[in-house]
Amino acid sequence: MTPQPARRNESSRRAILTAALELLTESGYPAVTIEAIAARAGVGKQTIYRWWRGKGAVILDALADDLPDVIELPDTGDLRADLRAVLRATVAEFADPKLSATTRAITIETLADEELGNQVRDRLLRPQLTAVRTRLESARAAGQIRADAPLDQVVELLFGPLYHRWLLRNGPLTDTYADGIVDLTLAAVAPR
Amino acid sequence: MTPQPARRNESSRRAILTAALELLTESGYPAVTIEAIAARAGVGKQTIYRWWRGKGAVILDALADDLPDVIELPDTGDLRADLRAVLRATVAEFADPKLSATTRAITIETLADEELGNQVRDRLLRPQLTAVRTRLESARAAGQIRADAPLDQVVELLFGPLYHRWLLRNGPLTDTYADGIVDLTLAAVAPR
Amino acid sequence: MTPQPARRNESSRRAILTAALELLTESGYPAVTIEAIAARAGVGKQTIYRWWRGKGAVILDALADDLPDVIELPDTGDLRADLRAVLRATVAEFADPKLSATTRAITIETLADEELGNQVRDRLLRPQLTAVRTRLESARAAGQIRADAPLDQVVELLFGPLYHRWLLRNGPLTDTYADGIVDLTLAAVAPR
Amino acid sequence: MTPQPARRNESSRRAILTAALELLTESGYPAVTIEAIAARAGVGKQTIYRWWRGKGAVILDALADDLPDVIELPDTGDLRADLRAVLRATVAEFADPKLSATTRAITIETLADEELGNQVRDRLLRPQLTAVRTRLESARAAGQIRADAPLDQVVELLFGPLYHRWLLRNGPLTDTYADGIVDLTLAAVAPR
DNA sequence: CTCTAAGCGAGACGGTACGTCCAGTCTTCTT
DNA sequence: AAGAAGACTGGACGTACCGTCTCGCTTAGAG
Repeated sequence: MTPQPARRNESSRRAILTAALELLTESGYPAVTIEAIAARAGVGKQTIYRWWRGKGAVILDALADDLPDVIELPDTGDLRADLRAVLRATVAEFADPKLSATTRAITIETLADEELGNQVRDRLLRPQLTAVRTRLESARAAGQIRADAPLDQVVELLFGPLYHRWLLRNGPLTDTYADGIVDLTLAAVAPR
Repeated sequence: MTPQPARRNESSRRAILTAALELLTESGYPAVTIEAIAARAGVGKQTIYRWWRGKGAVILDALADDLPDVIELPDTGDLRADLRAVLRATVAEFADPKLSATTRAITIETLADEELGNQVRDRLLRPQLTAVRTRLESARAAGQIRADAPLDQVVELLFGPLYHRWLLRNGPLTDTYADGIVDLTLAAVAPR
Repeated sequence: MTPQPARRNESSRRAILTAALELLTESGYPAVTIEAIAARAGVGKQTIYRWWRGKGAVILDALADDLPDVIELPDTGDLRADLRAVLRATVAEFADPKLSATTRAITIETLADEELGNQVRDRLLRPQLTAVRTRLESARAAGQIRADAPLDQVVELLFGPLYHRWLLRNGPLTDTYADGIVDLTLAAVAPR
Repeated sequence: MTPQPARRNESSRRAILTAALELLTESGYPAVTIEAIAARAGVGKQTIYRWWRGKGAVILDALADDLPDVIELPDTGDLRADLRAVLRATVAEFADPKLSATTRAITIETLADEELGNQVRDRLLRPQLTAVRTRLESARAAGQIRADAPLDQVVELLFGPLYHRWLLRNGPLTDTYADGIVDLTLAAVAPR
């Protein structure tokens, strides 16, 4: 009944994930159908349905597959520089058409499927957010930010505006903008 | 060829918008199809395609239809209290299942259709953001915030975290959280 | 809900029936799938399912479509000659690869679907059987066969062996064979 | 490459044949799939494909398995009575839902696969037909039927109408009908 | 009396067709 | 002319089986 992972064909799995990403970046979200993935991967549709709940899950796996397990943020001692680096990298991701397309796709799927949304959050985003939080903790320990700063909220203060601007196309997403957000955030948590 | 708005049947228009919203809140996003809208509204499909580009546009119109043209923010003189009121209202929207469902739906459509995204931003969200910006300007004039604060970014500092948390289901969306964001933001732009 | 025949597209209907027969004779029974019919006819699958219960019904209609409404048997006065002509024609049908293929196909469908079987019997075969019965009645009136001959059984005595031999591939189906069956049958009902 | 019959697992063979028949009588022809047979028999699909060409061959074997090797017709000296007994038995088979279901199934397979058809004819039907022919020969020797009667055709004159009526659902299949066919046939071959 | 090659249960695999659902277009008849 | 109704082509959906293929396990007979 339930498939046995031991028997799973690894090359089919890779082909499916690759096909999904290629379709997404080459032809756009509407072209990403289970049928198209199966055809491009040279795989039966059933093989997809056997291992994934739907195309959202496939895309998630495709993204998660080439992601490092642990994200380590640089800690140069210069908090402002480190955060700028992180946010500029995020801005770059949003600016890259391919990465932006995948993000858009996974966000659509996320919105339509709560369970998938939770997995996306936990497997794709949480590591990044946690890494930033860790960096903030070390800064707090170094007295560079207020001792009572609510670090989770601070993390969202950093990323929230970027996502907001990306989601709403509410202005250009540039390094300057990223720097500005870092500056505002650091001002918000500067030691008294 | 191009339809003549003068001949448009107002009651059909209303029925379509109502049907779209009802389907959305009663049966969820996947149930909102052009066919279902037409059937529930007692309308031919062509009547929908004649006046809208697709279901995204219908949903947008449905939402825009019961929105005030101009949003006026309270200006009690107490900036913190005014902003808290705004953000708490936003949190309440996200918490309400019906409103959240429509927001989710329009966001999906937005992500899949850039042109629609721009209209959503301009017609649904910009007024709100502009109103907050206006309030911030009056606060700046009153010397309650730094003269050089980049107000657009500040607005996004306020709303970004809320959207981020909603989008990512990254924690509870409560009044306390809204208040915390307001406090952080005000700290970021406090006069030196 | 139920489709309105008045709106039916006649050219699609014809294209579907033609495609079904062509596929059958060109590529054989296993090639006759709803998908193949739709593709060859340049028609959506739904259009087939809207008007027919399945491929059996399509094939039946295809066959029935180019069938005369009433079958008139020659009545030369020479019963033996007339019956030989009918049975030789039937043998010829079974010998013709195309006609045999369609007969085989409709028989398969018939066996798998009782309701369809009844329609095949009533629309395709009964007219033929009735015509032969009518000819027998005139022969009886002319005193050429026994007055108490059970005509329905006599009809089956004529056709049964042919179908039997075709179904079971139990020997060659030739004019000689047809003639032999006629002779035996006439001997069975010869006036005393 | 070619399987070695010596190593064949007899209990699997029996389980497969039994499963096929049970599925046929319990759930009808469409339920008889290789997968279903394998599942019910507790057997791998490969084991079926190793020993049979397809489900038609399985059903044939299932039927042939509980059939006597040689069929001996009673020869009471009373030809009419003996033939009536045979045809009444055949009618009874067609009337029995289970037997009729298997006959229907094997007929479908037969129509779709010529090679199988030949085997069905030779292994299932020929013995029966031959037995009747033998009985007719003894009757001919006894002078009960015409010396020049074409016995093969006479056999088909007996069985053909029954099969015809069964295949076409062209009237009730009763003992009376069987008797009528016997009478007609005997009249056809009565000594002059 | 072991070893080895076969048969075996299980079930994943690449495919094909199924019958359903919607999209977006087209047609007909009504208001 | 716009609208209600709905048939049309097209295409993706998720499911069911096909026939082939591997995977370990069991088992019989050749060494």
